[in-house]
Amino acid sequence: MGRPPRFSAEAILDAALDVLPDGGLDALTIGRIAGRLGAPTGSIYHRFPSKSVLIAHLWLRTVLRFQEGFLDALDHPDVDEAVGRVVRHMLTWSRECPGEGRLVAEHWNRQGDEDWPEELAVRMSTVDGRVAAALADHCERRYGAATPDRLYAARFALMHLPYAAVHVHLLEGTPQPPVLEHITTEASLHALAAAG
Amino acid sequence: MGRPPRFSAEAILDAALDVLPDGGLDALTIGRIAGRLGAPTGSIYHRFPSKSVLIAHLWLRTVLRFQEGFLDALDHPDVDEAVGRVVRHMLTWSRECPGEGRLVAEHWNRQGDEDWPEELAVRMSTVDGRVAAALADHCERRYGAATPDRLYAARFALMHLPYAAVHVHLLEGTPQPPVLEHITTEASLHALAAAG
DNA sequence: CCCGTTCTAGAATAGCGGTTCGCCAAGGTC
DNA sequence: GACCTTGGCGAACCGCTATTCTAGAACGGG
Repeated sequence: MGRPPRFSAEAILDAALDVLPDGGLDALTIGRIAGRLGAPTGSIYHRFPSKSVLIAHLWLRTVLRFQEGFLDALDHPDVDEAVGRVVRHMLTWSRECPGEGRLVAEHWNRQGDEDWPEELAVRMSTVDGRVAAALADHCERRYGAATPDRLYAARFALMHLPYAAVHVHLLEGTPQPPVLEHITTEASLHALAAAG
Repeated sequence: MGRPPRFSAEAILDAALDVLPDGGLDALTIGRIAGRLGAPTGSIYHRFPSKSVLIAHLWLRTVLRFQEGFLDALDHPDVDEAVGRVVRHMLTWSRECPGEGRLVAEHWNRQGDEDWPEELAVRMSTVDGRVAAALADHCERRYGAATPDRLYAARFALMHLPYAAVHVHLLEGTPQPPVLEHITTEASLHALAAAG
């Protein structure tokens, strides 16, 4: 019942992603999102109560999608091979999803800056759970047991470090050189070794 | 001749740095800078023609200051020891200068986004020169000769990677754990080794 | 075919923040 | 002391963008 929607929430998020690569978060305005979609600004507010909630949803969707491939890569039985796969996933992801990459680069994770509707807040607070579990599991398999230092090293080696490898290319729009994968993998492996 | 200034350019930049840690670049407004200084907004414009030029100056000062310690650390005769020192410099710098760190984290390097007054544009375009030379020199000493891949690796291992180590702490305001230095140093060393 | 509901549509509103302007103050010089 | 120069001061201006509001359109059900 009711008039059929012309602009779904997903379509709006997609339009936001399209806008993101040129100009970044500063240039991401409701007007531009609507423009990209051929919609009036008012329609955006039928789906999202505010811009910050819109961005939060976009961030959530982005992170969850990224985590699919990440968790999959990390799941490989050989722990060292898993590292290589995680690195490769990060590199290809940032190549194929510049909009998402740009979002993560600039927005990072601003949980708690605002007060979101209940449902969103819950999803936000649970988003890191799967990854934390996977990292703990990786520590178990690699070291035999997880300690705070090892967990920290795992997070650094498997997330922050590979992310650093693509960060500059995301922000500057330059292509990744072929060596990048090898350099990054080696660095990550030895970051993990350093916490042994 | 003329009325003596109450607010020097340096003082304005310092005030901007004070504002930066809480709220980041989005919260860095002319009004807030002036407020922190106890000055009216108009006075800011006696020193800087626009906000973007102000930020450019602040960025420039920040980078040049950082480079002092960086170049000094990199200058050590033992190439591996130099890496350790570079990493340590990055870690202590970000601990002691959260405002500067936050600026770099959020502003990165947006050269070319705007058109600056001649003098600023020149300084901007030459800022990377010393570092590029130092990295090339490091490659010479480490590998015997510099190649594009090795230069890329050096920049990654000595700048992007150590920066990644502090990035999350800068944005989230969390303290660096003691392991961080060791992990980062090992990762950097092996990133360099991977380009051998 | 009337009604409630879900949406589109886009003009109007509100407020923030950069920038400008006019005026006055405080030194120096003649 | 008149005057020139450099600055402080803060109100006013202006554009931009999030957000709201009012009207009306498209659909399903009774």
